Amino acid sequence: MSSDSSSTRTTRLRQRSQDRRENERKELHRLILDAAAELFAQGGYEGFSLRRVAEHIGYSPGAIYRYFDDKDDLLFNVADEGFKRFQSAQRAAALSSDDLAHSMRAMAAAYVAFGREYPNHYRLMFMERPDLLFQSHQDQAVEWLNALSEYQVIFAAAVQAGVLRQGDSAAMSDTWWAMLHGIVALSITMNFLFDEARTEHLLQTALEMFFRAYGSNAL
Amino acid sequence: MSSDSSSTRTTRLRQRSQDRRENERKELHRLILDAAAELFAQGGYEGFSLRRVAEHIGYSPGAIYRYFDDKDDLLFNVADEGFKRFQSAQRAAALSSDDLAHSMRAMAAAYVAFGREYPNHYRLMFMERPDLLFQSHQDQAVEWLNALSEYQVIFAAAVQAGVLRQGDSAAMSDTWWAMLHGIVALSITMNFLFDEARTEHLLQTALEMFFRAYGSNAL
Amino acid sequence: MSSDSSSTRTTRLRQRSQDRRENERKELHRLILDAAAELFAQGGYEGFSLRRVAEHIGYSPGAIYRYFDDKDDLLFNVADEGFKRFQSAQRAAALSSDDLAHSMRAMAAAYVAFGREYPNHYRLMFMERPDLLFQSHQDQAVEWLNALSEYQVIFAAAVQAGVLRQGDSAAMSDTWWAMLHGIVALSITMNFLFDEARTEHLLQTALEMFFRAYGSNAL
Amino acid sequence: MSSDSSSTRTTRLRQRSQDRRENERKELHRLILDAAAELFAQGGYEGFSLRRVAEHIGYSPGAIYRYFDDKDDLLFNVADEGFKRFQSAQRAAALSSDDLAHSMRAMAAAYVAFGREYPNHYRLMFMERPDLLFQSHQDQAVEWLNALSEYQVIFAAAVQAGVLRQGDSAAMSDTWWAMLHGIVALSITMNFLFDEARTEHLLQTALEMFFRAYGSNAL
DNA sequence: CATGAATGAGCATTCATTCAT
DNA sequence: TATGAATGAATGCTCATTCAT
Repeated sequence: MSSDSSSTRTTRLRQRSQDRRENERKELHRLILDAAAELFAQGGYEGFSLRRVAEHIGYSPGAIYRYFDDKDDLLFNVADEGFKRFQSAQRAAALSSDDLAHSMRAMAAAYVAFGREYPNHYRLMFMERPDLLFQSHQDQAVEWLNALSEYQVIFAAAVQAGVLRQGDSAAMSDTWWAMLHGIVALSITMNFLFDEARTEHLLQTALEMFFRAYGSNAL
Repeated sequence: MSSDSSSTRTTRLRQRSQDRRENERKELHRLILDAAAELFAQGGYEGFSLRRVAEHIGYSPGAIYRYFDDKDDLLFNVADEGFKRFQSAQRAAALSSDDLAHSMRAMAAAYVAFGREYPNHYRLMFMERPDLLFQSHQDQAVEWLNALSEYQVIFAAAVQAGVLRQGDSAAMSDTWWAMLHGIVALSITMNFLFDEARTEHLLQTALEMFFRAYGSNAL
Repeated sequence: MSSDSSSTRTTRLRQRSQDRRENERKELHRLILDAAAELFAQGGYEGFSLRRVAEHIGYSPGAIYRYFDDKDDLLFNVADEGFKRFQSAQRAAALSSDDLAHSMRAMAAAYVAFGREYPNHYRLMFMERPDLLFQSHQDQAVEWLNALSEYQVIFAAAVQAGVLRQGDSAAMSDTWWAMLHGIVALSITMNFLFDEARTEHLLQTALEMFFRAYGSNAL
Repeated sequence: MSSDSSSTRTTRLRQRSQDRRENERKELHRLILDAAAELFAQGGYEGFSLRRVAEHIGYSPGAIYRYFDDKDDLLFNVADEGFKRFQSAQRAAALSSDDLAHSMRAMAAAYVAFGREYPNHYRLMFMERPDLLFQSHQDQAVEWLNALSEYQVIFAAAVQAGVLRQGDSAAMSDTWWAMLHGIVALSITMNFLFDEARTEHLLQTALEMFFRAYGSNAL
């Protein structure tokens, strides 16, 4: 019994120790990822360096290599994380209402909100050279494309459901994306012009334009 | 007379020499600017270096410093030149017709055409960190802003002229810009998705949307 | 008795555990040594790193330090093992015949064969910086020298036995070594010139030269 | 006249200035080359680094790149310089006498002398990985091979001239090289065994062996 | 006994910039 | 005016080594 309990104690200890390590590991992973995103946001592609990331979190440059293969891998993971958050926010918005028109407005709002909340991720995902990231992680990057093509499904459904007018739903989808991307991109790079209010107003105007032109009740 | 003529001769010589120098000066200035633009176009922010520019035109790196303060100054001038071309193209399009509706379509076409023709200038001007450029050349940069605000004048005129519906012309102007910027930006960074045809189709759809929603004949 | 048997049991257990450990210890020692030799063989001095050795055998880099002091120690042991194989091959050849002339030819063949079969061991032992290895392991290295001096014994014996002409047997021994070393060294570093056939032909010619000059039946 | 003389003075000054620069340039070139050879001699392939070379001559690492493309280029040039000296020494020895037998002995002496005088160059040329150097400068390296094949011509001539016995002159040439290379290589890497006297004695013995076996007056 | 984490030094290379000439 | 030389800092990356666990 005593040996059993002792063994249990040891086991527990080991378990806890392992847990702590695991936590530490995750924490550093997070730390790096966050620092990378922040640094990228501040300095763009240029001005982003592993050494700066390391310095920022108080570790040696080499430490990063325990968590990421190389510079590209780190950047891809920042982008990928952004993409996952983005996608989940879009999905949530899509499911937020039974009324497709409402859902679409929610998706637009979520799109812009994401861009404003995670400008660095957004920049990396959609504004800097996504092709570079694609090259280093083609397989995972294909998932992005698949996710993006979901839009077209939604638009086709919206047409079918009579929420949008008959027409080239693929083109509508592209327009929708271009419009939202334009809003977010301007609000990020021209933030000295587009503060939150102006951005919000712009979004509303754009949505109004879209539905006025393509809504089913458009004459 | 002889002294006069002699002095004249000397003066002429001096003048000519000065002229030649001035020409050479302008020529090298141009040479550098062109080489810089080309190099930036080829390699983007990365891959752009003063040394490469110098090597490209067959001068020593130091020579560049006779004409530009530093790397940022050179880049700003590249962007600035891009901006001037952009502006002049927009003006030409604006004046291309008496019919304001036609003019606006021409401006949209010119906007996208510029973006596709000079993607790296466009990137430098509107997508990379324009704030950085602004910081180093605030005065000149303000001109850009003034130029951009011309849009609002045009939109106000279009409303006045009955080409566009009554409404918030400033918001329309923003929407217009966001729409066009979105199209160009996607076509640049997502060029593996948006080839020329898809971009063109997107532009037409977007214009159709805009005028359907805001055109004066919209119901 | 019971206590005795119990103690015996414990002792046995302890012994077995120790044995197992000892075995494992030896196994890992072997594993490391083999991996190191292989890695060195593949990549030479460059491309050899403890990390790679560790990775190759599925252990952590730190584990190597249980068995070897440091990188140099490991390399010395690789070389040392090579030397032992080399020496044993030479001995076997020396004893392969009662006829000393035959034995000497067998030794030469074995010498070259070793060099061609383990070029990187040979390189480490005789071509790279043996002085460095000597410095770190002087005592063991002295054994090498002793082993090498056996040659002189053999040559003295050969002279005595009338297989070689009277003369400076020490110099003959040096010449013999230089000749063989030259053949192996060229065949290793100039392998693009000396393929197996050319090397073999070279060896035969060299032996012919040696025995023609120094064989007892030489006139 | 005064202007003429002045212009001359200026010209002279410029010329001298240019000369000085040219000299400085050459001097640094030399400095780097020498330091590289020395460093390579001390530390072998491993332990050779541009930074160490730079530090050794009191310049910044980058300075080297003004004179050599990269690390490989520098090493190749060290080897190439060695090769040229080697070749010229061999040629001089070859032409040192009308008696081919004398010439050959002179060549052997020059071979060993070169190896002992420039052990670092010799090591780089013939003992380290010449294949690596070949890869980076194939064209120039082919010259080496051509030069080396001159040996076979000489041996054929020696047979023809009756200095060497009839026989496989190509094999004799290989043997000759292997013998000399063995002597030099041992004397370099085993210098704690082969001091100058022993090396010299070895050379004489080896030559005696060679000519006893292959000399035309051999019975 | 072996691991995993981390360090600190080192490397080749590139670059913006300065400066004497 | 433009060059050529040189610097010093930076970058991505690899490695031998240490050490708590």
